[in-house]
Amino acid sequence: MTSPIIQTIDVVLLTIKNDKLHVALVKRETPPFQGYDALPGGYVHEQEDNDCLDSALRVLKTKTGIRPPYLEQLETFSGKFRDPRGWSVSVVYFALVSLDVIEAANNPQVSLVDIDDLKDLPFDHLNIIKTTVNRIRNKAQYSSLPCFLAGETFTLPTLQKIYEICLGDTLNKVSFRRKIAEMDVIEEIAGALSRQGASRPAKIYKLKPYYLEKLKTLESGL
Amino acid sequence: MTSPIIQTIDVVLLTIKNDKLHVALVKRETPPFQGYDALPGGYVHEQEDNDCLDSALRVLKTKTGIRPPYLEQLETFSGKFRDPRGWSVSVVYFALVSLDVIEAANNPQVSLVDIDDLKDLPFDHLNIIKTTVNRIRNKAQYSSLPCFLAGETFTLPTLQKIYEICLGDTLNKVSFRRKIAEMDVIEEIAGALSRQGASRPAKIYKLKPYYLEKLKTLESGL
DNA sequence: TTACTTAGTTTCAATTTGCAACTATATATT
DNA sequence: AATATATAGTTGCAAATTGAAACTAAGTAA
Repeated sequence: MTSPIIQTIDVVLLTIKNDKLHVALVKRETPPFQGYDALPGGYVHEQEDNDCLDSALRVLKTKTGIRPPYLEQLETFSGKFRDPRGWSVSVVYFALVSLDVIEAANNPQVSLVDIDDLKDLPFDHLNIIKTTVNRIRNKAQYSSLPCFLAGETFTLPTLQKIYEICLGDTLNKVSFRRKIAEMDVIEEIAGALSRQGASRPAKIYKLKPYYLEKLKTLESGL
Repeated sequence: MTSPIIQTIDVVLLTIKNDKLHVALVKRETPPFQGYDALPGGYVHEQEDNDCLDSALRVLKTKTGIRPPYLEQLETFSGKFRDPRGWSVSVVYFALVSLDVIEAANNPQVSLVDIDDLKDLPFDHLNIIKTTVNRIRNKAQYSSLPCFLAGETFTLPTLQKIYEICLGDTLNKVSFRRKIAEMDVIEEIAGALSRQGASRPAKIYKLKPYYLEKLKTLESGL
């Protein structure tokens, strides 16, 4: 009999820091790659978990202390060579949260790395992260996905900036607002204003409760 | 020690027959659900397969005799309850082929079922097929995916019909042709004409070799 | 040679998008 | 108190895209 296939899950947790996408890495406490930073991941626990989504939520909670409102399956990475222990299958999920969710968890094991500054990572984690960024860039074109990177409340200029960071390009202000209005996923918080510097304050919005953990897509995009 | 997780792959092979999407099912030769029609699937073979994509190609070849030019990972379905044998993970792929590829394989174990006539299926296969159809409907809006359902050569009216079947809606002839031209994935076969009934024959096209197994996407869609 | 049917193109109106300039509203400065 | 200035948000319009209808083209059948 051959050794069984290694069945794991990994989570790509992304946030925006200093106007750039960052990924959350955790220091590995066990071999292989002990001591190295890698994606939070772990084994499926047949007893505790009803499915791999459960596993992903459990592992993310355990390793980072975070319970993300939005978690989506990315893809499954498998093969003979991606894990030195042998033939492995990793079902990968990705989550988007605002920076303050990560800071609130305040876990010293967690480090945030700019996705453009990633060095070599254990396993195929670099490839997994790049696949995730591509997926996000793609979905940012026609969905409310980037909204999950905003905090509980936000202004339209802030949200536009978040979309621009995801897309890697600037957007037209009028078109952006038309599309966000068309998506109909946010609502104004009456009376609330942002009052930043010495300029006109922006209105403050929040996600409509229904869309706090759901995606909305557009017919045409952007 | 707990029983190991069951690691399988399944393939959703779709084609168009009588102007409707059909899925290829094969009769199961072993328990569970022996004798029932289900998606072609099987175990990952650690020795033969370098990754799950290999497993999918091998299983599809073994069970249907088909080697599809286009195969894409759909999603992974997992959990305690989807397989009566226990906690299982199935990495699911989908493939699109023209009807004559299936007919050429001529395998009596394979049956083609209209996706709107599906009865209850073993495991969560009904759900898997519905997820696939949604994915295809989605990708048909902005990519060359439906082209893989056409045979080696085809006319533009035929290709439009294929897109309409995928999308479940009619398309504007002029817009469709503009978009296909913009995608730049097909080329005319000089001089070849379709000559069907008593009417003007249509020009015949084929996929550009580069796109025989690759997807092309549009910025805006349709 | 005329009718018929489907292929493919042209034209133009309707819709959508994107830029630039405008107005609005706060703080900071004089 | 008046004015400057910075960013928020809106308006108007030109450019680009899309979609419907009408047209021309090219074959077979009568």
